[in-house]
Amino acid sequence: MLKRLPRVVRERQMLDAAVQVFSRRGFHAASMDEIAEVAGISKPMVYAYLGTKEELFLACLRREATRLMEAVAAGVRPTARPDEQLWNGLRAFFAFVGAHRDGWRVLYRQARSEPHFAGELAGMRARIVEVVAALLEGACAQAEAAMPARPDDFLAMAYAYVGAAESLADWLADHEEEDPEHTATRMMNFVWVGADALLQGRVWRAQAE
Amino acid sequence: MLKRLPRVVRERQMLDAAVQVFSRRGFHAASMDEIAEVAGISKPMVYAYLGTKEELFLACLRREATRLMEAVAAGVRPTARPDEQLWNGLRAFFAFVGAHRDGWRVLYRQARSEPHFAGELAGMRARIVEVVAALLEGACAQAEAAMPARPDDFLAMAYAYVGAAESLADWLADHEEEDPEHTATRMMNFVWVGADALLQGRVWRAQAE
DNA sequence: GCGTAACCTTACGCACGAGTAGGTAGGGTG
DNA sequence: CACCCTACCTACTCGTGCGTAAGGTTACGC
Repeated sequence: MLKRLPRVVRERQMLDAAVQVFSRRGFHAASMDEIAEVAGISKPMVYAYLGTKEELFLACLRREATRLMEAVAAGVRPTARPDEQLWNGLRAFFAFVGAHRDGWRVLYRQARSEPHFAGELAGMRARIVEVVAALLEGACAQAEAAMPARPDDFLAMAYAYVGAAESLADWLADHEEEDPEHTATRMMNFVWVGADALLQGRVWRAQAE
Repeated sequence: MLKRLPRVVRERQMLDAAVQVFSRRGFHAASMDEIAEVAGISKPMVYAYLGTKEELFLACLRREATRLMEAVAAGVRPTARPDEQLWNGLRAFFAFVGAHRDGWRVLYRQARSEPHFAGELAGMRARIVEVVAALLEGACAQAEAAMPARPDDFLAMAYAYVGAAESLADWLADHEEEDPEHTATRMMNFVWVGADALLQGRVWRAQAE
C-alpha cells in the first residue's frame, strides 16, 4: 500500500516528526508511538534506524544545532569590523530561529532541563560562548581598551550576551508576528549601546555597505 | 519510633525534599517514592498533604518564586535613582540564586520545558519583565530621553535583560566558587554601560552612599 | 479511660510506554 | 525463477512509577 522508501528519506521524515513531537510534548511526555505515527511509519522502524529514544533525541539535537551553527557561520564575514560581525551573526541567528521555531524549542527548552542531555547541550553552548568571548576580546584588543582583561570576565560577559539572545529568541519563537530582523536590531542596540547610552537617545544603526 | 509531627512541619520537609529531587532529576525522572524517602516520610502522606505530582511541583514552583520575589523586593528601595534600584535588585537577585541553587534550577530549567508548567512560569516571568520594563520607562522619562518609545520596545528590551540575568544566574548556580556580588557587578556593567562604552574602558561602579 | 481525629504505614492495582520477537513483502541480481 | 537483502508490519513483554485502599498508632479533649 504505502511506497517503500530508501533509508535516508525515512530517517529525514522521522527526525522531522521527532523534532515536532519533542517540541510539543517535551522529552518524556513524547511517546515513540506518536513520533512513529507522525512520521507515517511503524515504531520498530524508528528503533531500527535511529535507535533508542535517547539516541533519537540526541540525533535531533545534533541536527538542529549543526543547522544553526552553519546558518550563523554562513552569515558572518570574518573580515568585517566587530560590530558588523556581531550584527550579521545576530541577523542569521534570529532568522534561523524564526524559520525553525520547533527546532529551537527542542534544542533549548527541552535539552537544558534533562540532566542527561544538559552536558551535550552545555558543550555546544560553551563553544558558542567561547566564540563570542573571543570576538569580544578581539574587539577589545583592537580598540586598545583599558577594560578589565581577566579571561573570566570576557567569558561571563559572553554568557550574558548569549543568555539575552536566547531570551529574545524564545520570545520570537512564541510570537508568530514578530519579525526576526526587528528582533536582531533590538538585540544589537541592547548589546552594543547599553542602557545608559540608550537613555541618552543614542542607538546603533546598520550602515549601508 | 519516628516522632509524629504537625502538618506544617511535614509540608515544609516535603517541599524541601521535592525541590531537591526535582532539581536533581527533572520533573519526570523524579519519583514520588524518592521524594517521600528524602523527606523521611511515606508516600501516601505526600499525597494527603500536597496532592498529585503536578500539584506538588506547582507548590514548589510557587514557593520558590514567592521567596525570590520577596527577596528582590526587600532589596530595592523605590525612592532611589533608577541605576541604584537596578543595582540593589540585581544584588538581591543573585544573592538569592547563590543561596538557593536548587530552587533556581527547579524554577527555571524544569518548569520552562514542561509545556504544562510553562504557562504558570511564563506568567511569573511576565510580571518580572513588566516590572523591569516599567523601571526602564521611568528611567527614560526621567532622563527626558529621545529613545524610541513604543511600549513594545521597552518590553522586548526588558526580556533581553531578564534573559541575560537568567543566563548569568544559571552560570552562578553551576559554579560554586563564583561570588554572587561579583556576578551582580558583571550584570550591571553589561546592562548599564554597553559593549561600545565598555570597549572604551568605561565601567559602572557602585557609589558609596 | 475512652473516643475521635490526626498522623502514618504497608502493600497493592493499574495504566502507560519503551523496546523486541518474529514474520511478511517487494525488488534488484544471478 | 530462486535468492536474498532491505523495507516494513502486528503483536507482544515487561519494568516502572503514579495513585490508593485499608488498616495501625499516638495524642488529646472530655
